[in-house]
Parts: sequence; C-alpha cells; structure tokens
Amino acid sequence: MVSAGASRFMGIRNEVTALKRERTIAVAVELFYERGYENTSLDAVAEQMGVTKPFIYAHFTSKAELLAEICARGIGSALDALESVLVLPGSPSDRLREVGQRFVTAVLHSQRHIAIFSREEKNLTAADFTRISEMRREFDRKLVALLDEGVERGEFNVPDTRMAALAIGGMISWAYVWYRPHGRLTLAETSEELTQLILRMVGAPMTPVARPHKRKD
Amino acid sequence: MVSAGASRFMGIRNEVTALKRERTIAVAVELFYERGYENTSLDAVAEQMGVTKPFIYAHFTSKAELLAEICARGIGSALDALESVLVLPGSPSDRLREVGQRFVTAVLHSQRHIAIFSREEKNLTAADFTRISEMRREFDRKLVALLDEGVERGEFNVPDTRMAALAIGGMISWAYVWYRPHGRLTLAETSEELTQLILRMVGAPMTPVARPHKRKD
DNA sequence: CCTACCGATCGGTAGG
DNA sequence: CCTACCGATCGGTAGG
Repeated sequence: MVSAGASRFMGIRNEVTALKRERTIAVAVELFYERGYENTSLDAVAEQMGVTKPFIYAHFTSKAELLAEICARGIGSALDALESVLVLPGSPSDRLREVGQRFVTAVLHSQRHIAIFSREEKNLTAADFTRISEMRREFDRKLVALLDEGVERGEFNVPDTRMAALAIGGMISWAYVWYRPHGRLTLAETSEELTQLILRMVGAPMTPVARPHKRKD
Repeated sequence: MVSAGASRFMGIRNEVTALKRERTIAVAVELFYERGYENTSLDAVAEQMGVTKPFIYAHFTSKAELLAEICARGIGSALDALESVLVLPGSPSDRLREVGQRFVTAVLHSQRHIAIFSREEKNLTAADFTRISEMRREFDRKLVALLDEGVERGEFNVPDTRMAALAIGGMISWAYVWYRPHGRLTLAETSEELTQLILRMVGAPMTPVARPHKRKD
C-alpha cells in the first residue's frame, strides 16, 4: 500500500502519481459504496474529481483493477490487524482480547471497503478473487491457530475452533452492515462490547466486564 | 408466498401461473447467485428455462421485482424462523436455543437468497429496499426482546442486548459466506455448534462445557 | 408468449 | 489527459 510515509522515498513525480491513484480510489470507494459498482460509471468517478475518464485509465488498466485494489485494502487491513497481534507476547486470552480490539477497529475504519468486497465479489476477475480470498483464508487459519493455542493451554473452551473462528470473523465482519459512525455507541465502545462477546464465546477466563465507563476509585 | 399447499385453493390456471413464477424465481436465484444480478441478463434467465424474455415479463413487471421477491424470501425465512419460536412456551434459554437451531437452519437453506440480498441491496428499488430492511429490523427487535427477557429473569448475562442481537444475527447471517452443503460438517452439526456458541455468548446456563462466571467487581 | 427491435448506457480507446 | 467516438450489452416493449 502506498502511504504518505513512503513519500520521502519517491521522486516528486511518483509522489504525484501516487496521490492521483489515492484520490481516484477514495472517490471510487465512496461511489461504489453508495451506488454499487455496476451502477457507478467511470465517467461519474472522473466527474466527481473534476477530470475525465482517460485520467483514470492513465493510472488503472481497468475498472476491475480499481475494484480489486479497494477490496484488497479492506481485507488487508483486517489481516494486518490480526498479524500485528500475533507477534506480541502474552497469553492467548490477552492476545485474543487485543485481536478483538484491533480487528473490530480495522473493520469499522474500512467499513466501506469491506462492504464493497462483500457485495462485489462477482465483479472481480477470477485472479483477483482468488488472491483476495486467499487473504481471507489466511486470516481464518491464523485465528484458528490462536484459538487452538488457547485450548491447548486450557484457557479457552471451544469444541470446534474452526467453526468458532468463522463465527468470530462473521460476527465482526458483519458489523459493516449495521455500524454507524455517529450511532448510539462510539467506535471504541462498539469495539469493547464485541470483544467481550468474543471472549465470552470462547470461554476465556472472565475479566470484570470492562464497560467503557470511567472508574472512580 | 405461494406454496404447493395452497394449490387446492387455486384454479388450475392460477396454479400454472404460480408454477411459472416459481420456476422463474428458482432459475433466477441460481444465476444471480452464481454470476451476480447485473451480470445476469433476463435473456439468460429465459434461455435457461427454454423460453424467451417476454415469458418473464408476463409474470414480473421488471427485473427489479424479481430481485425483490428473492430477497424478501431470504429475509422472510429467517424472520419466520424467529417468530415461530416466540409463540412457544419455555424459558428464555430454551427458546434462544430453539431460535439458534431454526435460524441457522433457515439461513443455510436460504443461503443463496441471503447472499443475493446481502450483495444486491443497491439494485433494489428504494421502496423494496425499505420494505425488506424493515423485516430485518423487525428481526432484530424481536431478538432483542428475547434477550431482554432472559436478562430480566437472570438467565442471561449481557451488558448490551442490542449489540448482542446484532452480533448473533451477524454471526449466523455470515454463514452464507462459508457454509458448503457437502463440507466438513453437516447442516445439523453446524447448527448445533453455532447454537452452542450463541448460548455461551449470552452467558446462558446449562452449556455442557460452561464455567461459572465471576460476577464480582 | 414469440420475433424483432429500440434506446440508453458505458467500458475502453484513437488521435491529438 | 482531453474530445470524441465506437461497439457491445441489455432492459423493456410493439406487434402479432
């Protein structure tokens, strides 16, 4: 992924190119999310940016490539969140709690990307779909491994870790459907609640229900 | 919904009409699910049935109506499953267990319908989308009410029943993504496992492998 | 309910 | 990277 932090390694030319790609992707995310991929013409994307279609084709070879980039970022952010925890020390319970927090946060921050991947799967090329699905399977495998470790150490009580991983993944991924940034609960509260539900589901040792309230000691 | 059981109340003419609608819907479900709604022409649907497009327009006013019917059946089957339990006697735990079984079963039987609704939301007319979304909200409200009842009676331990209902709904709905009819687990096994996870998540008693929850803080 | 067709949309590109 | 365009697709319908 091209991030602002990489700028210092790029010439001004590449930097401008990267910026144009980023802007195009950002606009496409918005429109694909609001109207759907097939209901969004590249003319509409270009118009939203104040340019014309060939501008887009200077940076992407096809509409489907733009879609693939968006989907890969969505799944990638969830996978990154998981992997960032797996290198940390701590008990399986501690790490699963941290996974919950980061995974939920990633999904909610990438809400639109995740929604687009969920909806537009059939509009990806076969190669892109395979690649991105592999990322999803990678996520599942690593989550299963964490659950297995917790079971082995006697911290979790789960009869079928593969199914539990799918249940956890689904329960969180589905949040893209109902979460609203200015809804009843903040992102942090939502993340905290869902993490508690995950821990309870796998029978992790109960910590006092950490409601997002200020403690008054 | 028109079912075979209604035949005795219909003339042969209406029965034939109903049959044609059913066949059209069945073929459309298959193709919309496999290729996506926008990638499926009505010519393709008609061809699959050995007829031509005007055959379809004799029974549906538009492609979007066909889509709406499919989506409504998917959500309707989940809602029916929930409502069929709410009229039964029994403790909240008993009924939640039954909801788990029936809801999972309904989702997996309607897997393709649920997938199509999840993906094609943006292709529904505004009116259809509102109507079907209302069914989904109805589902959530009724599940929240059941959880609330369990909390009041001290059977469940859930800090936020609205979020728990969304988590349960999501975890099960998501099964359309990964469930495979001839996969590792049968439908009954999948249903049983997921139901156990639900019960554990809300702190319901009697889970065979449950541990006592510490409630001091 | 078929044949035949229309009108609109749109991804992609030639030419400059 | 713009203007201008092409070619294909497809929802929907007239006419019989």
